[in-house]
Amino acid sequence: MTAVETSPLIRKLSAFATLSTGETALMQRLHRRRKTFVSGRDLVHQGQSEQAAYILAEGWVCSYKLQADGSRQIVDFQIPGDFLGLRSLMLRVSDHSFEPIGSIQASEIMRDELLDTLGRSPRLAAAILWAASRDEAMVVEHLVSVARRDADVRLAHFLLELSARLALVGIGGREGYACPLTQYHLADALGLSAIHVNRILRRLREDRLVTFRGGIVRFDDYDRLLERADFDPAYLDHGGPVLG
Amino acid sequence: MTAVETSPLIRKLSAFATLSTGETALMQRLHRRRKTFVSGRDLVHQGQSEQAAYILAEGWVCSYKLQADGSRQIVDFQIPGDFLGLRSLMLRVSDHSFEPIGSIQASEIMRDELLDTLGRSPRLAAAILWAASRDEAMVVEHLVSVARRDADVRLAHFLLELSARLALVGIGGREGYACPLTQYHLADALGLSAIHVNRILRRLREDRLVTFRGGIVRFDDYDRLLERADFDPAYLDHGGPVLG
DNA sequence: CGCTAAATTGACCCGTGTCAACTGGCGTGG
DNA sequence: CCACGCCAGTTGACACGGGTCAATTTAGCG
Repeated sequence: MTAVETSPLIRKLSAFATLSTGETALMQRLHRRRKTFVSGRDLVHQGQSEQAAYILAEGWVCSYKLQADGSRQIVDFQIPGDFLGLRSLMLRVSDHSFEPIGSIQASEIMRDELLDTLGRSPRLAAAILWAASRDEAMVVEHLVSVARRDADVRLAHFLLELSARLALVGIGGREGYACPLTQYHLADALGLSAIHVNRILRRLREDRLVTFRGGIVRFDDYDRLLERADFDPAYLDHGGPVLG
Repeated sequence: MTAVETSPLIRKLSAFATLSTGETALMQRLHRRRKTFVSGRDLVHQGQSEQAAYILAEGWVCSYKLQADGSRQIVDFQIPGDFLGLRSLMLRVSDHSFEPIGSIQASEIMRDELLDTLGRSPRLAAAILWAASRDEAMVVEHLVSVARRDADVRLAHFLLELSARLALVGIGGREGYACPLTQYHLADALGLSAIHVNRILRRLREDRLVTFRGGIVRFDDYDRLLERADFDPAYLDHGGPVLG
């Protein structure tokens, strides 16, 4: 097994299409220019006009939008294998910001490199667009959560979604996973106050469903949590390769 | 001016890139297979595995997700020139449904046609991906609205966003526009109850900001509404052609 | 060992949901 | 041509989920 085959992105795309050596090589070209970033300094900030995106290789990132009143809405978290800023690549200005959570590593991609890659292999294009579509489906699901689900369901749903995403790139499973997020992160992502997140985490813990403490999410009763969470993973489209 | 040049989609894409005759011809090929649909019967329903998307030529559509408890969340409305189901094209199953509002006309596109078109012209690929990115940016903005904005700001923002989108394809302007939506549509889109939508519409009307009645949105004081709405249209990226 | 950020807890308040009732317009069938 | 029904819209009374403020504890770390 080569280093490329174990890259989280390749691993993720394999859930959609089995890639040929030529296609993996094309993907590998996108992994040049790997850089390190640390928390506190955004990779891209809202309003910036830049034509670069990133592939996250290691660590977690959050993408967020700042409001005029100073509050922020976290749109999604990115984990290894995820694209950062793929969407803004086509827009004149980035409509949101990216902040590393801890220290991370990511490879820069320019707009023309991406368009070039899409043109060279329809299968690879399909795989990359699949990943982008899945990301959008997650944003839609977050919209549903924030608009229609109570805080406890919302939080449970969120923890399960992360679990499924992490499992796809080989991190964590049904027991739980390491999670570097603070309760403030959860609050900003779920449209709640940090105080309420705390209350709800306590309730879920007391109900013996999940325990999130000290950077570890531990599932106390996965099946009952699934029920509580109104979690149907269909939107994540983790069905195994469609394109052979 | 040919019929193709006046198609809403071409008109919209022109806000991003000036298209050559060859490129307009490629776009035109996507407009074959025009069909008519009527309200009450979904174009695509959640869970359906199908590999078709549509370009909306006439009328309005809403895309929504149904919950287990029967409530629905409207993710966005589509107006002439918009794609329907571009995202689900790459996923195994559609993660949401499309319902015509009144009678509409739309052209069907298959997955391979789209990938083929993307491969033939990088500029056209860029333009189509731009449109898809803008759609996603709108979903993100809806997320922000639902999570962080009070009902009145949210509603005002929504009406202004629609106004900007309609103006781009030549429908309506700063005075107002024809809008076929019911208060139930607004409620399902904004994460509010229909009753509260009614209350807020009244307030906005009494404050002489907007009047929405009898299928007409009329801006009573556009500038003051902008202020109230926390509306920064940057995310819509309507800046005029980038690619000359 | 103090310093600081994160986590916790309690008291109170407000925006929005829910329930219930009423109005008005419009199409259909007797 | 009127009566009926239906659906969108409208309004008021009341309940409750979650926000806010304030205070305290815990945990990491130089």
